Amino acid sequence: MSEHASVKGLQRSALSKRTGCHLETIRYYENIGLMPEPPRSPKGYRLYDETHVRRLRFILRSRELGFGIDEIRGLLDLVDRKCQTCAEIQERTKPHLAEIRAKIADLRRIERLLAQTMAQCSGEDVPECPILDALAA
Amino acid sequence: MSEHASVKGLQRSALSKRTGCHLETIRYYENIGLMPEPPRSPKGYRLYDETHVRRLRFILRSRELGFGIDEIRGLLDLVDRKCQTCAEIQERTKPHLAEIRAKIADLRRIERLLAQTMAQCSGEDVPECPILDALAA
DNA sequence: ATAACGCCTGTACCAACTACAGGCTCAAGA
DNA sequence: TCTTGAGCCTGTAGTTGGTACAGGCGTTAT
Repeated sequence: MSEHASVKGLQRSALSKRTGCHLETIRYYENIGLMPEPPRSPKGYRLYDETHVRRLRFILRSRELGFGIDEIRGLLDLVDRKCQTCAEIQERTKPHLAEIRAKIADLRRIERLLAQTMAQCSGEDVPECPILDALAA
Repeated sequence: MSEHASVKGLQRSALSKRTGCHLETIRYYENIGLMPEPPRSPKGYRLYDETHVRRLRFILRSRELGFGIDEIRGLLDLVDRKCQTCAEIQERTKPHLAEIRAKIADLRRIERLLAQTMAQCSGEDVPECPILDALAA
């Protein structure tokens, strides 16, 4: 039994597997202060526990929902201070939702334009393409 | 009349104003080879003409429609070689449109999730927020 | 014993720009 | 004429959100 294994805790690859987060990303989140520096084994290996798993899941889920790193930092701040209220959280989520809706609207506009242009394109071996014409216009 | 002004052509800021493209972005497009190196005045000032205006507009429009730099490079290649066909262009546009549709679907999923969660949120000064619960889950 | 991992660190790289520092050139006013 | 301010030049660093690698230990299995 090695000195190292006797110290209980998840190593980086274990945390990675538990959360589906890329190995290097975990270190990155530590560097930028989203994840706390975990305790280390005598030889310097990171040792995580369930609190780290929960926090990382929170971060990953927030990222998936499109929150930026700084927005997540803000949410975690509220969680850490334990004095957050529904109202505060909602205040941070509302503009974010608006942003997402704006992005959707933008992409739909682009989609329409592109689909329309493609519909005019014969798809044949002729050298005049309405897609290029639309881009040049 | 200065030696410089006697050489006709648009300078960088003029091209920027004509196209709405950020000054530095023009230089960037030259560096990465999307825009050709323009002729220079005796003192080294860039001098653009209408062909540059058209090419830059093409690039900007393509970017707006969500094409990546490399995709645009490909489109411009076709244009430059002058042997493009409708079929070729369509071939490049189709996967791009699919990508945009995938992004829209993704964002809509996120929007639904976020909107649903927010609907459950009382917005009051209570310390339990369903948004945070959803993020932590 | 030694190979083959896993973990450590720092650093470089990706897209697609944007911003800045430090140095010329140019047009116009006092 | 001198000067002031704008505009242009170059190269380089910073942005966001990571990913990948190099070089060096530690651990584990054969």
